[in-house]
Amino acid sequence: MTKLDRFDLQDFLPYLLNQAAEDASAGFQAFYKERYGMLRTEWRVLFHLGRYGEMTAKEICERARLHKTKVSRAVASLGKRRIVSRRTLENDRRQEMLYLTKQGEIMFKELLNAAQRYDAELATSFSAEEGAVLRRCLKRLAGL
Amino acid sequence: MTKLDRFDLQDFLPYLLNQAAEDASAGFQAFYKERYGMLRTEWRVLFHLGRYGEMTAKEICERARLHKTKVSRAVASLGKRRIVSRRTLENDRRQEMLYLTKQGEIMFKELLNAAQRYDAELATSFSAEEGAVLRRCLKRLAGL
DNA sequence: ACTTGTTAGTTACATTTTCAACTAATACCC
DNA sequence: GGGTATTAGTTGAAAATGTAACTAACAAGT
Repeated sequence: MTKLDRFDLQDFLPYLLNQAAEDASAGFQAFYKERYGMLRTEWRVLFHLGRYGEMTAKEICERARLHKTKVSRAVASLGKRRIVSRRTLENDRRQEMLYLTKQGEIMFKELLNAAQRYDAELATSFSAEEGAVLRRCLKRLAGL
Repeated sequence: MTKLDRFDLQDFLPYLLNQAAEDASAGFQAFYKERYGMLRTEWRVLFHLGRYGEMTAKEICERARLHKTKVSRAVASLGKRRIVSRRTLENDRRQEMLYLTKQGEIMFKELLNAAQRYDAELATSFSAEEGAVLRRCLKRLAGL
């Protein structure tokens, strides 16, 4: 069975992608976890509100491709810590507009800077052309 | 703050990698989950034993970069289902050599074929050159 | 107005993951 | 040989995730 010889686990794209994602995320994840006691979903919610402005939980779900229960719990946790606030929409009282508090804004800016530094550091692993191809392929795979 | 405008979440490599990894894994994951009731760690253990031959849990941990508790539980589950068997080493009775049963071999071969087909399908998303760059970059990021 | 259906978001429960403590076997070293 | 430290692997409790059922508000058709 010659096929078998050719197929290494490191050539299997899902595996390779997961390993790379884990490795690439690990450093930054450790940073916001130990420094801000923040979870990954929480960081994503924070980033969305900080970067794109106030929006509802539903919008975050769609943009970040997160399940609504994950977002719900992240928002609850961020709310408890006064990082995120909410206000019920008057025209549709099912929806709540979410936004960052002052404290949330500060935290966001710090984390944004850290993220940019981290990303720049990662980018040193490959040339500009490689980086461009990489991002292009990843976006295609992620359906972005 | 012009920096802020430049930094989109989809340009943040850890985020992009995670999205791509999730998307790329989803289809295959669904397959082995619903068809074989298999978890991701279990599939990895199965693959390692099937592709690289018998080895100890420790070796699987190192090669697959999995925590020992995850491997321990995956092996326990695969053992219960007679997919994996084990034999204590005589020269060091702490270690156990793990290997696939007949049934495990069959399952591995089926899954291997499915994985190869799946990988080939994913590869149609980009050109040969792109694919080569992608894999090269991912390996570097994953420290492989 | 009233039934039926849909949507935003929460909650409860089962599964999975993580972390720390544990057991059993070996190694080191005096 | 006997104490201490490591190592392979397991187990238990806590945290996180996934899934499904739920509540509350709105929409649409009659």
